[in-house]
Order: sequence, then structure tokens, then C-alpha cells
Amino acid sequence: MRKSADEARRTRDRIVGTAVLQASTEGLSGLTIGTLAESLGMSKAGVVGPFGSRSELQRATLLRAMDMFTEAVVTPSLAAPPGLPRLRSLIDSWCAYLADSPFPNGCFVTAASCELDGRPGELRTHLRDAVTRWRTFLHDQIATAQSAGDIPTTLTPDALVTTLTGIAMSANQEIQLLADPTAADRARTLMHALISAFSDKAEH
Amino acid sequence: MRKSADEARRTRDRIVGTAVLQASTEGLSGLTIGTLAESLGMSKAGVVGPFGSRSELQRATLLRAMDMFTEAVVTPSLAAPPGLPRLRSLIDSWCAYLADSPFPNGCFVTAASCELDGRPGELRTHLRDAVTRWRTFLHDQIATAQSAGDIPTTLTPDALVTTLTGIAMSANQEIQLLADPTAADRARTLMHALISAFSDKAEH
DNA sequence: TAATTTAGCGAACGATCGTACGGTAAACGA
DNA sequence: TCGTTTACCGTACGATCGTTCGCTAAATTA
Repeated sequence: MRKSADEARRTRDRIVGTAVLQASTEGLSGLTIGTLAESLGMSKAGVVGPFGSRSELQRATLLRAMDMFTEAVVTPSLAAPPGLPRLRSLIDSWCAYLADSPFPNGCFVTAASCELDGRPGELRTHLRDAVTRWRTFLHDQIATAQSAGDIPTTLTPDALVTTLTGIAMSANQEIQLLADPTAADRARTLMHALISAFSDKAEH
Repeated sequence: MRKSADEARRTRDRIVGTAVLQASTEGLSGLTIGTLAESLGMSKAGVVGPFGSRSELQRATLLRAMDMFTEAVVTPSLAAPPGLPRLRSLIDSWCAYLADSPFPNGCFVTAASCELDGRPGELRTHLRDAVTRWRTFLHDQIATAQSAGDIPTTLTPDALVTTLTGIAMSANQEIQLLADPTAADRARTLMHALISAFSDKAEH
């Protein structure tokens, strides 16, 4: 049996990775040590050991899931310059993330938001902060694009953040609950249209 | 002790009503007979008795919650004629429902959608059918309004359904997770703007 | 090489889960 | 008025929950 230090770290990663999968379908509150240990082929003590408690395991799982969202949606967009180019890139990677999610059951952040929004605690605070960061990032790209005159100012940045975020949530429901295979592509077209549609009027 | 037949029906209603409250914060999978019995001042057997099993109690709880959504959002709009008037009425009652929800933790349907979308079964089927009915109803009002020339056809009915539903979901997150008291009103304004905004161009 | 650290296992704990069974007492039908 | 129905309780069941132990054995350090 290998017991080196980085082998332990790899085990921890493997636990969190499997926990994300389980929590995606069962929810963070449905993340149980027993079933997690079974699907990992480990003992319950071995699963909870590296984290100390189930709460800490839940925390690590949520943080990992939010990192995965950032990695899939935000990181690719950083290659594009701020403003409209980055916003366009965001929309594309966002909808690709919705269509082919790293989670088995759609957007983990949206699911966690619905699950945790009424349960004060550390988990909720972590999630709230991450959602605020994401919305602020989106807001900044919109504001930059508007300042540069690249997209019309008919809708305020806040309104566009709400609308774009909403389209993503709605598309997530269409994909996951309603099993509509065209949803992600329609959402992408719709998002691109919404940030530029009003410019037709401006061009007149 | 009263044991009349309609007293039993009232007890059943009371159980389901409390179950909706508990499931709103803990989720349908977090609906446990023990805690439900305690908050009702009843025995576990007395709680699960009228339903036969926990699954049936969950089913009754979900159906009740969906009825409450319909009662709060759809029913008031039926007083207005189909098409744009009914659509405007829907937006108003919808956003009022988001701001002052009959559930302690925001839209039950959205939460249930995220919770159940990856769990095949009777609950998921019930929810999927109800969401499809709601989206179809919304679609019909939009299509009617467009056929009557009351709102522009720049966005297809499907696109508007996705966008309006999404704005509601996003506003729900802003209210419940982000504790933004202005969210419902901003969503209402945004929804009204989106179904008529493109008409500015048409008027030129 | 000898001593220490530590990753993970196996077993057991009290608590709570959903469910089942028999009893009680009030409401109902004859 | 008397037997039947039934709403609900109290209790107990096996299963599973999260957590805590002592143990083994490999990796690390001296």
C-alpha cells in the first residue's frame, strides 16, 4: 500500500471528485459518507478522515464544484480582451458548459443556490460570495462593453446580468428537466441577440 | 377526540400544508416523517397513515406546492382576456409571487426542478408535466398577443418563454440567496420591457 | 536500521430514518 | 343501542446516518 504524502493528496482529490458527482444528483444534503465510501471502494473512516467531518467534506465539495464552473466558463474567456469580446466568449463557454456539463445533472451552482438559499450557514455564505463574484464579473464585462460603445445601453448592466443569468437557468431547466436537446443552442443565440438587439435601433 | 370523516380530511390538509413548509427549506428529499410529526404535534404513524408511505406524502406535497403556484400566478390572470392583457397580468402576479412567496424559501417549483431533474421517478414526471403545462400556457399567451399584433414578433414565443422564465428564476436567486429587496420590482419592469421593447423599432 | 508519523481499515457507538403492528377511543351504520 | 369502522397513538423493528475508536502497515525521519 502506498502512503506517501502526495498519494494522500491524490486520495483527497479523488474523494472530492466523487463527492461532486454524488452531490450533483443527490444534493449537498444528500451527500452521505456511506454511499460515498462504497462508490470509492473505501471505508467510511477513510473517506471522512482527510476532512475531519462531513461538514468539511461538504465545504470542500462545494468549493470544488464552484472551481469547476469557473474553470469551464470564466477561465477560457480571460484569453479575450475585457468588454464585448470577453462577453461573447463568456456566452459561448457558458452555453457549452450548460450543454455538456462537467456535472451529471446540470449546473451545480444553480442547484446549490436553490438548495442552500434558505439555510444560513457557512455553505450558504460561500455560495453567496461566489455567485456575487460571478455576477460582478459579468456586470463588469457589460459595463466595459457599454462604455466602449460596443453594445447599446438600453438595458442597464444589472438588467442584462439578470437576463443573461436567467436565460442560463431557464436553459438548464430545459436541458435537465425537459430533456430539450436544442436548449443550449437556442440560449446561446438568444444571449447574443439580447446584448446587441437594441443596437439596430441605435444604428438608425 | 374528534374522528369525523371531514376532520380526517382537514388533518390530511394540515399535514400537507406543514410538509410544504418543511420541504421548501429542506427539499422534498429532506422531508422526514419524524420532524414533520414533531412540528405537527402528532405521532409518526399518524402523519404517514393518511398517505400510506413517505413517497405518497412527498407526492401530495409536490402536488400541493404546484397548486399553490397556479393559484398565486395563473388563476388571477384568468380574469384578463387571453393575449397581451393576460400576459401583463401574469407578469404582475408572477413577480408578486416571487416577492411575497407562499413558501418560506422562494419558488418551490424552481427548487424542486433543480432537486428532481436528475432523479427519474414519479415525482420528476409530475413536475415535468406541470412545468410543461405552465410553459405552454405562457407560450400561448405570447403567441396570441403576437397574432393580435399587440407585441412584436422579433423574439419567437419560445425565446420569450425562455427569457421570462429565466428572469423569474434569476430574480428568485437575487431575492432568496442574495437578499436583494429590489429584485422583484426590477424583474417586473424588465419583463414588461422585454415583451414590448422591440416595438420601439417597429414604430419608427 | 530503528523510531516516528500517518493513511486508511474495521468495528462499534448512539441517533434517526421509514415502516409495521396492535391498541384505544371516537364516529358511524344498523 | 350495539357492532363496525377508522383516525391516531405508542412501540418496536431493521437499516443507515455521522462519528469515534484502536489497529495495521507503509512512508518518513533520525
